[in-house]
Amino acid sequence: MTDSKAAAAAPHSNFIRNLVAQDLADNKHQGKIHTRFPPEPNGYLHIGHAKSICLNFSIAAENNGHCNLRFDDTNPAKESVEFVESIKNDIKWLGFEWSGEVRFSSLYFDQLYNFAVELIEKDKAFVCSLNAEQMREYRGSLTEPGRSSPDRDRPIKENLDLFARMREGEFGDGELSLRAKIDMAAPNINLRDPVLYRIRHVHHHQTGDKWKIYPTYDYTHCICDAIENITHSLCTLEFEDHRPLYNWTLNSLDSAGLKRVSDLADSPDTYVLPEQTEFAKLKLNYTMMGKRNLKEMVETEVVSGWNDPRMPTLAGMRRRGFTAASIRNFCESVGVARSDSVVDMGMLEHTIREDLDANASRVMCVLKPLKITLTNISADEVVQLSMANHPKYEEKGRRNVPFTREVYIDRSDFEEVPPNGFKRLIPGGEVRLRGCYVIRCDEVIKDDSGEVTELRCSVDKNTLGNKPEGRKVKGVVHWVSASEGVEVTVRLYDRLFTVENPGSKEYEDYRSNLNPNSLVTLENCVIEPAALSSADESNFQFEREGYFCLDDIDSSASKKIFNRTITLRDSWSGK
RNA sequence: UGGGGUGUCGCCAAGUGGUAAGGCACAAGGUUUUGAUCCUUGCAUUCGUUGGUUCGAAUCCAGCCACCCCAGCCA
Repeated sequence: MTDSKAAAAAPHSNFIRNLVAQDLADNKHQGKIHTRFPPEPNGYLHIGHAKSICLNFSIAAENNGHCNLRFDDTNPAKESVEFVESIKNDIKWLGFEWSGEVRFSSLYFDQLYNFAVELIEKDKAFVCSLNAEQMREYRGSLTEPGRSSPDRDRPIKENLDLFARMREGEFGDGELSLRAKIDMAAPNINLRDPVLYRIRHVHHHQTGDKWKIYPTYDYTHCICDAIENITHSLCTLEFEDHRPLYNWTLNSLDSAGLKRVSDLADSPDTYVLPEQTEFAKLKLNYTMMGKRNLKEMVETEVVSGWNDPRMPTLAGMRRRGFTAASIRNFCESVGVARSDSVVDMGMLEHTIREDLDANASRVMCVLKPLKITLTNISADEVVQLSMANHPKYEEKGRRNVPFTREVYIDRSDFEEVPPNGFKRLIPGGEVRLRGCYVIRCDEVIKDDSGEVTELRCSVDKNTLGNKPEGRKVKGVVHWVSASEGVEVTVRLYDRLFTVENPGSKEYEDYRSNLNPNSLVTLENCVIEPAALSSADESNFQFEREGYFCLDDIDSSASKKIFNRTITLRDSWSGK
């Protein structure tokens, strides 16, 4: 899929893989496996969707099957082409290719309508005049059975007539609905004569103004699955209670009729109905994943947009520097099961570090510059030092790093009064400039307020590529030439929330859990010139700091902006 | 208190009657011109709980407990 050096996570055993293997062994679908990813285009895709995408596409790919992309667009009021486009883009970016053309539930509105007529003719559906509030009353409660609609016994002929007129737009929104005739006393509330069609005089992003009535999810999804010959309809746990309705709908229809409008229309194969299987959706701590939450954060400008690098959206994560491979690996490593679980953010962080450690070129960038003057280097000297782009992979090549009399190191790499175990520069002490010489700090220069403004150091000229004689220098520090380095802006991103479950009802407002330091912008960072010339690379490791990527949305020709994807693991600062 | 689910290490998760995989996290060592990477080692006599069946149970049975989902003309 990519030439990523990080090994792709090996497929793990899970109950869906087992189920599919069993179905294959039983020859249930003549050896065919066909899945689908069915997003509603009412928001951007997030890491939770990625789990479902990876599952559906992988299951298909592993079994020489197919996976469709089908937009479940039955509620036009909430949907838009912007979302359709972003979703297609994100799936492609993740590295998956859907089977054939993009599908839409709305593509099948005519068939869906005809099947509804069939249900009416079979006395399995009726037109109901109860309004929303009345319907709620009639539905009963969790512990009490519901009551039948007064219209439940409306003659078939009249239902047919009314339904046709609903389609023509004769009635206003909510005036009438088409309902399945199942069982108002069913303990499963989804079976208490659920609504199949509602009247909505709204413009649809795919069908325009053709329809005044729109089918509901439960009625639509199963039939679309059947039409597309989906064998395994995978969805999340909350749809478990809907499975009986899924099956009721398909079993209520004439299967020959279903086959006639399906992709198997001309095939002699036995027609097999799709089956729904549920799995637990992905939850991640320190984040909020609900579409409503994400939308609200965008609208109230808690973040800069759907693609804010702190968002768990694929667009946000991509901008943050996450690679598609790392997200795929993450989804594989969290597994697929039926128990509600919350995955630790640390796992996600591990998978991106794993990928970037193997694949990102190393570069030096000083975040908080402290000037060093190397007193025994002449002022006009510029030495190009050749440094490996990766400590382990020679094939990643080398680059030139200019070395001059004045360089910057990070302020945190010098301490006048070092804590125990400090391995960096101290007055009179030595440290190795990474890929360069060992230097000694001879003099500390401060301003009037006592702040250190410059260090005057001397280099040991025998230490370029050599260990110093007669002593050990433990510390290695990154640096950038003051005259050759380029000023850039660096955005330090951190978790958006400070608590594991920011959306928990134990907090009255999730905003109180926002991490005030989730974005820290550093304006005067200095990066080595080579980092800006490798145009084809977007992910870097800034040595000793972390992984960063160029923000190509906000960067300008004169000022480049880098986003921190994730820090390096740090076993020192915690001590 | 109706219906549907789930409970295996701090977090994911395999396991489907033969005596507890793996990953993350954590801890301790080693290597290292990134306090990174890498390597080594450690980390559940026990599978929500109580009983039962069995030569043998995380796996089968029964009860109990905890948690999640469902009363949109959302998906």
